[in-house]
Amino acid sequence: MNALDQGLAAQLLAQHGIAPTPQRVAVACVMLDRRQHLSAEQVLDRLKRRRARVSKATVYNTLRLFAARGLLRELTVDRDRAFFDSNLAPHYHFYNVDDGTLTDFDADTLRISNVPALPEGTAHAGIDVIVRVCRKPDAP
Amino acid sequence: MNALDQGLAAQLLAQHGIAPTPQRVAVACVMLDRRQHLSAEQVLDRLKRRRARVSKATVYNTLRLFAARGLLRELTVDRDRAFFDSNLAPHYHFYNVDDGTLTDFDADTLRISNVPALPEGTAHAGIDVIVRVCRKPDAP
DNA sequence: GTTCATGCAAAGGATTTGCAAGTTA
DNA sequence: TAACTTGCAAATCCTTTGCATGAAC
Repeated sequence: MNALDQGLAAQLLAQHGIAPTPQRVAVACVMLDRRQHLSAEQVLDRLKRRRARVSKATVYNTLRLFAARGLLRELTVDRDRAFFDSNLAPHYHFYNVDDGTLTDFDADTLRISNVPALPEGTAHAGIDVIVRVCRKPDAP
Repeated sequence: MNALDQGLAAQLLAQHGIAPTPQRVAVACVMLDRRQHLSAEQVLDRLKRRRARVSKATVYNTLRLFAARGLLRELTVDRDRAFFDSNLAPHYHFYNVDDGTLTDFDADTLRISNVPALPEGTAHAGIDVIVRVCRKPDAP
């Protein structure tokens, strides 16, 4: 019932230079199972539901580690909490400001051209496109 | 020495349906003086420097009020703090992740096309484009 | 036996809130 | 007087940190 079993998860971590401790494998099983956007607290909840005992500090450490090693992307769409995105393909986001839902769309659906010259002395580090949406007035 | 004097600020607030209390006028003078990106704390600092006594709570209330009435835009580029942007023209941002600097570029410099269909039951509420940059490796 | 990882509780920091006092019409 | 504003301090919430225990090589 889990697309990513513990063996594969451990293998994936090892491939990215991450020692596959039980806690990290558990986080990987929850988070890298499929493309999704989860906050740290959601990850913590799901770990508890599976009876995997991982502390809050370790969840945060692990998510940051995964993001640093390119297993996850950290999203800044809402100042209330960080979201971690397991979709590694180039893509952008719809963000529903009413319910906090994130939805992906492929980078090559959108066409971006004419990005102006970067500020002096800086190098490109990525583009985020966030299309903010809200509940349609006539659709409750 | 101030592009926006108190009289004009009061007038601007009134035009937007905001009662021009002394505190709000002071925040307006700091924030709406010219196009800039300031955090709440930066606004507080500048108020103190001008000897305008406005409490932290009122600064936050006022910035949110201004944003709600369309006098400012609130930017979500960094989870550590909110930035308030007095540039009301359509534009996007460079965000220097190393030093936190925000730089505008006009919306019509960038060309965005083919925005995919919005998620079911949602209406468009705005597009944010954040081009993240970092210090150039060879330029300290 | 180092070095790395974990977990608990406490700290940290931006933002919000409760509420009493002050202002305005 | 009724409605709105302000400001202080305390509360809140997400995230990080200190540090001692435990695991791994």
